[in-house]
Amino acid sequence: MKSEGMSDASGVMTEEVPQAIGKRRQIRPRAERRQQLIDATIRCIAQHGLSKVTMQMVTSEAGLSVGIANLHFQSKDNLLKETLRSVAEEYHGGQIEIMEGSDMPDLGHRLDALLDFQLGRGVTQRQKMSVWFAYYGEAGARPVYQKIVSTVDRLAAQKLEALFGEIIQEGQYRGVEARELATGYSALIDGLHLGLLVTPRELTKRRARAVARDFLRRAFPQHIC
Amino acid sequence: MKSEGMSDASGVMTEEVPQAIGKRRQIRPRAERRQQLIDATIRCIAQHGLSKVTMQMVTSEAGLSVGIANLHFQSKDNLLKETLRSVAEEYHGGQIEIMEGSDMPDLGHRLDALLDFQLGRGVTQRQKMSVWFAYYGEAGARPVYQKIVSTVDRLAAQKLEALFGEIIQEGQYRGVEARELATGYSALIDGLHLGLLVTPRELTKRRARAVARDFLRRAFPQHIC
DNA sequence: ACCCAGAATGAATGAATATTCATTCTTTCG
DNA sequence: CGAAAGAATGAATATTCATTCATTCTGGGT
Repeated sequence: MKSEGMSDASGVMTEEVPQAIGKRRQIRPRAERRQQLIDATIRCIAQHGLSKVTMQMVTSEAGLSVGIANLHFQSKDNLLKETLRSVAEEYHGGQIEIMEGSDMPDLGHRLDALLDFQLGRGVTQRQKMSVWFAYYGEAGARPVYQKIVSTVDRLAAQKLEALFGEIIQEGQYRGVEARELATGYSALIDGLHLGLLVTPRELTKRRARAVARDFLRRAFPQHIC
Repeated sequence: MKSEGMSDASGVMTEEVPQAIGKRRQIRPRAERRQQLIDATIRCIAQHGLSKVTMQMVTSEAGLSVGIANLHFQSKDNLLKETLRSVAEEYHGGQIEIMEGSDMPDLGHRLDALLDFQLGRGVTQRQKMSVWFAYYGEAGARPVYQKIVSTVDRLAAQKLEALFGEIIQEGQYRGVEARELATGYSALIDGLHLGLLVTPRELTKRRARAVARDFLRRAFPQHIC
């Protein structure tokens, strides 16, 4: 369909030097281009949905040529995989840093900081949440995604359990179990993110925070509020 | 556009009677075919992921010919939309029926039944959960999906709030608010579904139930367990 | 100043895929 | 029974898209 009579084709009218407006070709190190493409991918997923993302879309969003994504990521599948890994590591990395937080000795404050991070500006941008759930949606059918998420998730879950354990000990709380509470709290946060994404009309960030704080207060009354 | 050069085309080699093995063409009413196609779509989404579903895939999963989906749903987009609507209505319909449950006068039992439904066999099949989250993932970028989910969600949320309100009154619980609790409980259930889907190794159904029950017990100690 | 490794480009390609529609088949109703 | 209504089929079409690769360009090294 395309091949038949191209003959001379292009050639003609190549004038109009292609340096439109400061568009000189730039050469940058591999790592930088990779990050640039991952960022563009995130924006595209948020705006169009994972199932509608194309290579054209991503590369032009990044202000680069079509071929470059394959140059640095070999395939679309791989670009998507690396994008998920990047988002997952950013989110869980942030959480873990706070939970380990040797700089914040007061356990109640550490809990507060965690909640702020999980329901604060950085994470609850529609962009990030969209990407997050786009991948969750495909995870059921794609073991690769499941593995990436499981790996970071497990570590964060362990840290959370440890933190809850310390708090329980410090507060001498009775009838609560760190593991159970940690699972519940994580699920609650995920569910709130979902609500913020899908029904923003019904659930504001303010209310989401209040709900999460309520959960913690009920579990650790001496440490929260 | 299509009319141009049809000339003889087809005709030739129509032998090999197409009745392979009891495959006689069946004519069924519109509604039945629609449901059949929606069911096939659900299975395809669960198995391959929303972004990989094709019309070929869906129609052959349904054991029908390619053209039929467009015949009954006009377009792929519409088929996917109707599939979401069907799943959403099934889930929320089930919930609402239980919550209204005039046949179950004891409020504690009604709560139990709700939890059983939400984390029980029917709903937590990977199939159903996959579909659920596949759509959530796209919802950020597709207002149509958001609207469908919001609509059914809002009704369920109201009923849940009303049920919690009754329970609070009956139990004379202090320092709890129906609205806040309802939001938290819904989010918790969503988050648990997510955990069951994405990290089945870490979270079993049994534990998910225990966690949800724990939440309810902490809020309504006289009504649960 | 010149070279060249390798970064970047984008036209071309081929594989997928949604959609159309002429034709075939089934059922119903007079 | 015969014919009409309309359900179902699937080959053909047109489009979209990932990927390739010949070519162009850049900047550091000599």
